[in-house]
Amino acid sequence: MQSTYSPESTSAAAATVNRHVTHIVPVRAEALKVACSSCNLRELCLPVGLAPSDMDRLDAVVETRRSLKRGEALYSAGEAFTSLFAVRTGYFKTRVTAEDGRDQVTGFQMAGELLGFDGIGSERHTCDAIALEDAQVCVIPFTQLEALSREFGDLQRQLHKVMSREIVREHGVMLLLGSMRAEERLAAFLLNLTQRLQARGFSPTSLVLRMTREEIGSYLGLKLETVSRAFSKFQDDGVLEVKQRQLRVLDEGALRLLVNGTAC
Amino acid sequence: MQSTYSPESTSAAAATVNRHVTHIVPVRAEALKVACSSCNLRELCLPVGLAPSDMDRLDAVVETRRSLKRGEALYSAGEAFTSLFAVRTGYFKTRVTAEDGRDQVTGFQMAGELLGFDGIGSERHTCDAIALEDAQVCVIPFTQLEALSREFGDLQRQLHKVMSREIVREHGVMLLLGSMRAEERLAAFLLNLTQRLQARGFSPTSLVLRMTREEIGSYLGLKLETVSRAFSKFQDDGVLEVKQRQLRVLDEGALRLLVNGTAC
DNA sequence: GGTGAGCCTTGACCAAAATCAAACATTCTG
DNA sequence: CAGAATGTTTGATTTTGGTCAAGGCTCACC
Repeated sequence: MQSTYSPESTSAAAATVNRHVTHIVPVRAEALKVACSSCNLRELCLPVGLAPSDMDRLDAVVETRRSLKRGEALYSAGEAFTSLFAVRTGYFKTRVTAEDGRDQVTGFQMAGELLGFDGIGSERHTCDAIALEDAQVCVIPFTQLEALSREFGDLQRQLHKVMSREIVREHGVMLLLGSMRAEERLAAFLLNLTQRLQARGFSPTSLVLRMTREEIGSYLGLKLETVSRAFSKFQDDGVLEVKQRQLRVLDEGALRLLVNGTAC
Repeated sequence: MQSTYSPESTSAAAATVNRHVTHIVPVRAEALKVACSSCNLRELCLPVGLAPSDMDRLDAVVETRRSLKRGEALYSAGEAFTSLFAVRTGYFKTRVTAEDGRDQVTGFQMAGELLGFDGIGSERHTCDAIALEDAQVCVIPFTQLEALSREFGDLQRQLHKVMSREIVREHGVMLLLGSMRAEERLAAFLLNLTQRLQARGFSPTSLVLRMTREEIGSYLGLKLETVSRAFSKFQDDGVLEVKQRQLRVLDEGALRLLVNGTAC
């Protein structure tokens, strides 16, 4: 089950313990033993392509973890920026808020993905990162990461690649928001989600959504009712089986056709 | 006049010569003398905050310029990524294209702004950058820039800041596309444009658009007719004076109110 | 100075999604 | 375990912006 995914162990028991701990222990930086070199997210996270010696030095920089409960903010707009974060377990959403209060979900992050790049430019965070379920992140002090990446070209390049991919991802969201219709947006969202889950070893056809219809709607530039209707439509058409947040993809081809279909 | 803006001189004559040259000389890398340290865009561009010694080394890396004619591509999706580009004169648009051909303008770039970050992640460009008018860019070979930024922490930090700000800018576009109505989007676009022009020493109330209604529409997720109607509405309401691409902002407050208004 | 291509505006009509509303399901919490 | 709070579905209606169409303006190029 994806909710019990754990970087050091895929056993459900270990993850369950983690979740219980986060319910009892108040949120704080935890000086637990963490090692990028032994983390099974290393092929998805910052250490991609690093030589073993670089990896050990990175381990020394990434020395703390932080646990969060569902709904808690990892950081909020306006806070001083000090660190990037790598998701170990749980899911996050990032959200920007305009002065008049309207907000926009800018992304959903899962294990191995990095958070916090928004804060580098102004040395303050410009969006909120909220845990969608109990979660744990690695804390990566940015000044130290920069120092290390001045020593190791591989790490420097990997950091630049991750930031570049974030820019490219956002281009994709702009395309989605600017030129797709409701069902196409939802199809694109679902395909992206299943693809990322698959990269983490989960079934690409059976998934549990971690976010509400409203959050999906905010991300896709739609109202929650429209998202709900699109889900119902997909179910009626035999493309999806929808039981609340439990989804089963019955016809991936149909989703793909909607997104890069020949039509229009 | 903004169309004659030149980094080394604000005289219209010098810029006019440049424009003529680009009409005659076929597009190619030009080994002209360029110096970040003497460029009057240095406060807007990559050299922000650099010590003089760093600046000299950056000068050595940024040794070529490239001239483009209106409509020409600086780079296209699929091309190998080798360099970033800094706009010296002229305007660009960047554009992503989906497999099914629909496309989305992801940004408009003016003097001092950097282009090409989309290519770092996959070592190939993922979007097209097109000159909206005759233009000139500085070529910044990325491997050399990385090497230099391993030596100079200030340059490294500046590069990270520029990339971070690009991410934050895109968050803003996502907010716009996801939650604003047509007139609000256009108002936000115009305010952003006037603000950037003002930062370059131009009047914030009188401007010439470099892009068509269709390009504005693509950027804002609207059809060109909707953009045209919104311009007409602004003119009727006394907010804007519109003569084709020549605009005069009569009531900036009204634009501001639309974007972060108390309404909704 | 005439001509044509590209760009822009406007109107009429239509489709998609938002809004409003009501009922239902699920999950937390005391 | 009851009740509240939160989240979801569905229907009716309205609004917004898209689509289609026609005509006008501007500027580059003969």
